[in-house]
Amino acid sequence: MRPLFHPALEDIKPEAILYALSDPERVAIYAKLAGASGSGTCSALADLGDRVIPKSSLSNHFKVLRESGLIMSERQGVEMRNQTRCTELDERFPGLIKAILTAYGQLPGQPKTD
Amino acid sequence: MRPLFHPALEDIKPEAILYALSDPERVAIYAKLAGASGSGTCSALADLGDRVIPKSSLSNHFKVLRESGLIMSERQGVEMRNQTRCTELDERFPGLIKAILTAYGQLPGQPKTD
DNA sequence: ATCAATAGTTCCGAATTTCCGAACTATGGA
DNA sequence: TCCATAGTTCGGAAATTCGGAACTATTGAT
Repeated sequence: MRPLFHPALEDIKPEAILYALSDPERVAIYAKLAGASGSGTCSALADLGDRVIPKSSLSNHFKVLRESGLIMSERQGVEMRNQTRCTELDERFPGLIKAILTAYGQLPGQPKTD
Repeated sequence: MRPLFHPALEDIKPEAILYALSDPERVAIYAKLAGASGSGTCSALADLGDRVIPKSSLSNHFKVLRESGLIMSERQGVEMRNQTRCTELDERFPGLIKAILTAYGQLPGQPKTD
């Protein structure tokens, strides 16, 4: 297994962020992660309510999020810990992530973000 | 030629906005349009400095921008007038467009946005 | 009215990207 | 060592994107 790539803060490209978050499934995963207290493992985030994302697709979603700079992943034993890089990111792109999550939140059909 | 489709404000989807603006060429076009005083025709926006976008690609870019709700296009004689819907959009998704344009603007290699 | 020029759209095929099942890899127990 | 668990990689079918060539709409000239 190749080591996971994480871009340095200054290498993060806005187009990659926007692209990553232009997929509602990915946003849902990211939003859960952003609001999560603990875990943040892949499997814990696989269930979107209306659909369970296949393993390989999920893995790819995490890869896109990771390589765009949105999240940090690290192996912890047999599972993978994921956490957002939102503090860093907000430094680089002020207000961006918040505006995006707010935009999605305003949409009907997202009753709880628990 | 099919009539041009413009989504109603309430039908605009954040994923469409993010997708449309996840392409640097499209952002460049949009930013020019947002900063433009007059024209806003396709051909006037085709020249990005480093490359001249082919007609059909350009037409497609405008279609993506239009159908995502970012711009309004209307025929005026032989040409097409395009204008941003940024005021409306900011009402629906507060701060979003500004944060995105700011994020792109901070990138090196975009010396002038004239 | 017809013709030519201009501005942009549509069509369609090649190249690229996405999606996901199946096979594989890494780690931690029993 | 062998098994179970969590996730990654492979590979090919399906969907998307890109852009040249052909087409359409409008204006102006003859």
